[in-house]
Amino acid sequence: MTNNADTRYDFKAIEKKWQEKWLAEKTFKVSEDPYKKKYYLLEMFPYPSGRIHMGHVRNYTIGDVIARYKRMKGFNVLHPMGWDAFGMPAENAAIKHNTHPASWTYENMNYMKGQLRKMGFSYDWDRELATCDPEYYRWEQLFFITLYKKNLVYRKMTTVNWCDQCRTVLANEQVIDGLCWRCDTQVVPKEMNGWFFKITDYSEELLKECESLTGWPEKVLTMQRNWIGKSVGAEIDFPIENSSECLKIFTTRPDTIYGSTFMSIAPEHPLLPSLVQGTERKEAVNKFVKQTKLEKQRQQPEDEQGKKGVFTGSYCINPYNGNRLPIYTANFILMEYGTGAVMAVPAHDQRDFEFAKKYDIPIKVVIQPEGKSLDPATIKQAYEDPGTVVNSDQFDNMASTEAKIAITELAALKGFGKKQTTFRLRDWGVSRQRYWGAPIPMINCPECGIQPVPEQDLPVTLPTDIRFDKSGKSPLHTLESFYAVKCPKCGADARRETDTFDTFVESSWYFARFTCADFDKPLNKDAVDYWLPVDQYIGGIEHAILHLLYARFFTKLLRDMGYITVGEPFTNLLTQGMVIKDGAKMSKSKGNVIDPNDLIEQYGADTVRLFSLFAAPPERDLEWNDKGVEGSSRFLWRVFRFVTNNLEMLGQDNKKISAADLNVSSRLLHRKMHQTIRKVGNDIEDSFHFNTAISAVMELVNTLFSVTGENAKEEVDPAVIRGSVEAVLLLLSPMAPHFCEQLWELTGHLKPLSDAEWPEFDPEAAKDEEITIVIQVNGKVRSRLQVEPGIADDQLKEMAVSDEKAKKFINDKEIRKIIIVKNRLVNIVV
RNA sequence: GCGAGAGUGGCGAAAUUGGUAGACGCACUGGACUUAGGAUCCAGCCCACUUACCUGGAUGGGGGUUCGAGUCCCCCCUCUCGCACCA
Repeated sequence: MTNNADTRYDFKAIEKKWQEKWLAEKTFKVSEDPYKKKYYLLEMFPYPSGRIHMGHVRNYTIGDVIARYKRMKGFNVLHPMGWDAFGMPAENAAIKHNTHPASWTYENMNYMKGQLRKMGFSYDWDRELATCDPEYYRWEQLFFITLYKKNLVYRKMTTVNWCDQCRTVLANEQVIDGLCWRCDTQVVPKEMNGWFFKITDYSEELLKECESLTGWPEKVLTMQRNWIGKSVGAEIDFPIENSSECLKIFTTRPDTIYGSTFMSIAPEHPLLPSLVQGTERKEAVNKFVKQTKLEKQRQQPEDEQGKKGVFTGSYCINPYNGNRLPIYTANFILMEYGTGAVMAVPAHDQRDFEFAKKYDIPIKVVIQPEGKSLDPATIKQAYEDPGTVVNSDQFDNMASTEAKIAITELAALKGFGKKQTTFRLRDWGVSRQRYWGAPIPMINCPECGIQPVPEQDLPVTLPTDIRFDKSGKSPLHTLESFYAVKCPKCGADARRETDTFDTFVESSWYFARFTCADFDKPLNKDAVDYWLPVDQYIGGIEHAILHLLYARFFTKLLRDMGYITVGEPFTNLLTQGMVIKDGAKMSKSKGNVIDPNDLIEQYGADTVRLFSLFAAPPERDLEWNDKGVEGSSRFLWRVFRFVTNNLEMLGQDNKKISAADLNVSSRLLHRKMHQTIRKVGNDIEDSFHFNTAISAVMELVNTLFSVTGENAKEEVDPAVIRGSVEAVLLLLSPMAPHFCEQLWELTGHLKPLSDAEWPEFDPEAAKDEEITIVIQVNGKVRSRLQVEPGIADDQLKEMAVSDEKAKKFINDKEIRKIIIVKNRLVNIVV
């Protein structure tokens, strides 16, 4: 093999050349075109942490292939990129390196943008946005105020996870085994005022519309459904003995209400102090409450904790049968769910069963399973399934499913209860005591209370003249020029809200903002209606709940504020797997990190793209393999050499190919080409399985080499070779765009590949001339036949039974049956 | 514990959805060309008995349905992810 300059695949020069051309010509810039079918492709935008990692490379490569493929298929493709630019790491870096979060963030964005360009991703960079830009977050502030006026945003005091070292609230995800994820400080609960989005107003819709998200992975939908957690049941009032108060309980099992033998309430239940007031139980209960609180803080594994409780000394009355039920407070009752009070039915709830056994509380069976009779004295566990109602007055002998309804109806009729639906979903707390975020546009006036910032005063810009002290406390809290304002209503001295938004607020609507070029309004209706919803969204599974749920919620808010028309943001969702190395997720601490820069330097972006697509289907984890990359590199080199060594032939004009006039080798290659076009198209279209698409192209290349190589049987028609090379370049172009553009140009094409159409296959030309039919005897493969497709069954049967190898296995046994599967096999049953 | 997904060569993975198990690639082995090769080309490559053919055996394990099972059904094992006292 020669080593002259023509055959050298100089990926550095090639990639630079095309990237500059795409940038200069704005090749991937788009605008609304009513005459073209739109396709909005979006990958989850990155946090500008410093440099891109292999996860980004994989995510964005997958997206770019789809974007480029859809363009070739004639779609008007929107493929934007931006920066999820607010967040804590910027603040930490600023403190550590004595810089400003803004300069740290913008430097990172700038560097990472260069990296993305080096990968050759086909973004419309004119639409780039950074969420830390006031031109972005000002609209979010406007939404917030609008929603405040619509009563979808409110402020309340709650318990939050607080890290004293970092001086901030932590999200639940940032608390690992009760410790802060960054500094391992014990996280403490703290009562704080915070702002909330009323996502619970949309619980029902968010749940119901999971049904319509047929383009989402079932796994993600299941997680969202569980997170929303709808339970249908009843709310029943149990009057408290010697009191005018009632204990309100929520249950999904009203059919078991006659079986309740005690009552359990959460240690934080507001009625608890009055229940123990004046009883001798007061001290014991207080002690228990205090202890439980401590244990909860430590977030001990539950099995170590066990189910515990104490009697309060008070009783309540079951409104159905007048039974007197002792009220306990127990550590497993959650104040946040339902009403914080639970009627305990030990016979039919495992937790209540364990509790009753432990504290020697009676057990009463009210549901009998089919054909059995449970004895409360001997049962070893609660019976939680449906059955027949017993010991329940007029409801006896009802099916438990019917009794549920009947018992609830009675409560409604008598006025001590009603049907009730409960959700697990909590309202979304968005206040963060941090600096590097979008300011919450609110003012607290000592006279008038909470006042939204007037719209004409927006944006509330995050001040940049700040200094961090060692404590890590947000400088906004002490920055007088920021917080000291006049009340917009009365003009009195007032205090500006110094908390900032959770960064998930920014990422909840960026996909809508990408559709709009204007900067003077939040969203341009025409543009947004043209582009939304996102046709294909791609990102990691780790956002299955948080980001994806918030984005769905925000879409509904934007719709209800009249900015957009659609109710769901993402029609199709692809959750790509992780990139792992040596069996573990890449991480600095494990020392198994691969830097994309090194790979691009060594192999070029096209090889990196190709391998990350080839090694595994997108939804699965990808095991990074240094040797495997070389295989992908080798493949590109081989194609490059073939093309550059045969430029003369490949540069000639196409003549019309007529399959009938071709010799055997030419026909073979021609057929393989059409089969490959069909397969690659199907693999991309059906499932984004680029790994099998690439292997199909490799097969075509192998065929090309074998029919044109030194041992080739006959001359292959140059037009067929040229056609095959064109097909290889077209099919590979979404995956290895620079490489293909270069060879496309070298082979005499005047228009670039970025303007080319996806090739069509000819079904006639793709048809096999000869197929292999397997002959089985009793289901075992015994022989193979080469026949024409569509051969008659009778003829095939004849050939099969007279086949020498098959005969050996038939012997003189009786043939009982012959099964023929068209174009596939013959099975002789003897 | 509950829910979801997965288990196929030395490795990453394919398998027209019930019809030739292991495409494609990596690694490995031999050969060619070479001053050299970690470049390139050719050949081999699931396991067992084999010079070879033939023939058995193989898709986590066990059963079943079927002419035929990696694929469908039942039981069990292992791994990954998610939720974790949700009344």
